[in-house]
Amino acid sequence: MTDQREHILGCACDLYLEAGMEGFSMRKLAQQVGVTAPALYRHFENREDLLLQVVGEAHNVLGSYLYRALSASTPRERFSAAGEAYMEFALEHPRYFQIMHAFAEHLGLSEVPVEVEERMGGVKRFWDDRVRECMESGVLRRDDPDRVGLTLWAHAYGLLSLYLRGLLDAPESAFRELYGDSFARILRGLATTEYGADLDQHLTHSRESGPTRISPVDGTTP
Amino acid sequence: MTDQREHILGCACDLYLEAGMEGFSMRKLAQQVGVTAPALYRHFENREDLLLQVVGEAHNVLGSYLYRALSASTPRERFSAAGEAYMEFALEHPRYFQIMHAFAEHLGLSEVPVEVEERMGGVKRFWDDRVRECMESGVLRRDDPDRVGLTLWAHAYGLLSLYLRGLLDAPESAFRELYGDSFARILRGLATTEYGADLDQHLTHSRESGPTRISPVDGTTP
DNA sequence: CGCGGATTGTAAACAGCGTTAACTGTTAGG
DNA sequence: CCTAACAGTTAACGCTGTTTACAATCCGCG
Repeated sequence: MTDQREHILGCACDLYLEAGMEGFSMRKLAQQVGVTAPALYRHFENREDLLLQVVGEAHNVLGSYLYRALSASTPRERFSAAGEAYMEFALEHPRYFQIMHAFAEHLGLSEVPVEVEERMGGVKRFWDDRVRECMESGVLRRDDPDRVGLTLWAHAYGLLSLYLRGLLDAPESAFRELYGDSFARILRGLATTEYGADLDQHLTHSRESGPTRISPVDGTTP
Repeated sequence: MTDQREHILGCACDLYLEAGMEGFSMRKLAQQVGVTAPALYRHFENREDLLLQVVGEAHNVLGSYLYRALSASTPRERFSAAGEAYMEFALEHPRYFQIMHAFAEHLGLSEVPVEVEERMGGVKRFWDDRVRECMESGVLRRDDPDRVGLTLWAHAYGLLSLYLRGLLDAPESAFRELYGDSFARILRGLATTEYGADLDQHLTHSRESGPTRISPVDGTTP
C-alpha cells in the first residue's frame, strides 16, 4: 500500500543527506528509487510536499536525540543533556538541522505550514520543560519559563548555525568546548554585578505590566 | 565602463528584495535591466557571482546601521544601540538579513567564499569592540571579549532568525520588547546565585584546562 | 580617414528542472 | 468477466542557468 511511499521517502532522505538541497531533484530521486519521475507524483503531491515529509523525518531524529536527555536523573542534568543533545544532533546531522530550520522559501513555500510550526512548538516545549524544572529545583532563577526557554533556544540555535555555516573557524572539538562555555556564560550572566542589578530592576519592572510571573529576589533554596 | 555593471547590480538587489530567492532568475533580471539574459554574463561570471555581490550590498546596508550606533556617547549606550541596530536592520530588511546569513548552498556554493567570511568577520569585530569597551568601563564582567561577543551575536542572530521565520507568533512590537528583554536576561544571568557561583568556577577553570561540558559539577540542590 | 580590437549586445541552442497529459499494464472486487 | 483503481510509462510544456556563434558599436592608432 504505502510501502512504496515510504521507500521513496527513505530514498529522499538519503538523497538529501548526501546531495543537499542543491543536488536534490525529482528526476534524480526517481532514478534512485528505480522509477521515472512522474511516478513520484502518484505518491506525493509535489516536490514541496515530499520535502516537507523529509523535514518531518528530521524532526523525528531530533526527537530521538532529545528524548535520550530525559534519562538523566536530576533536572540539572537533564537540562545539560538537552543542550548537548541539541548540539549533538546538529553536528551529526547538519543537513537535517539545516532543512528543519530553513526559511520557508528555501523549500519553495510561501508560508511555514502548520505541521512544521507544530513540530517546532514541540521542540520549544521540551526546552521550556527543562527550564521549568530547573527553576523549581533552584538551578535557574524563577522567571517566565517560556521567555527564558526562548532565550536559551535562540542562543543554541544561533551558535550552531554560525558554526555549521563555517563562520567560526574552529575545529569541532574546540566548538564543543565553546558551546558549553557560551551556555555557562549565559547562565551566569555577562554583566558586572552593579549593572546586573540595574537589569534586574528593568526586568522585574517590565514584568509587572505583562501577563507573566514576577521573579522574586531569591527564594530558591528549599 | 562599470556603469552598466552597477545598474545590473542595483536591479538585482531590487529584484531579490521584492521577489526573494525563489523569484530570482537571470532572465527576469535581464528583462528588468532591459537586455537579454546572456548579456549579464558579460558583467558577471555567473548567477552565483552576481548573488554574492548582492550579499555584499546587504553587508553595506548592515554596516550603515551599525555605524549609526557609534554616535552614542557612552560604551553602554553604544552597546545597546548596536544591539538595536542589528535588530532594526533585520526587521527592516529581512531579505538582506536572510541572504547574508544563508547557508552557502542556498546560493549554489559549495563553500563560503573568503569575501563573505571577511565581511562577517567585520560584523563580529564590531560586536567585540562594543563588548571590550563595556568591559573596560565596568559594564560587563572582564572576560574574553571574543567569546562573549560570539555568545551575544549568536543569541541575537538566533532570536531574529526564529522571529523572521514566523516561529514566534508575536507581532513586531511584542518581539521588539522580547528582544530587549532577552538581552537583559543574558546580561544579568539566568542561573540562581548559588549555581552561578559554580559556573564562575567552571569558567575560570576551563580557561586553564581542556575541553569542558555544559554542566561542570554534580550535586544538585533539590 | 580608416582600420583593428575590445566591448556589449543578440539569437539559437543545450541540458536540466518540476510538472502535466495521455496512455498502458496489473490487480482486486462485484 | 468486466470494471475500476492503482502504479507505472513516454512525450511534452515552460521554465531554468549557461554556452556558442555572430553582429554592432565605439575607441585609439597608423
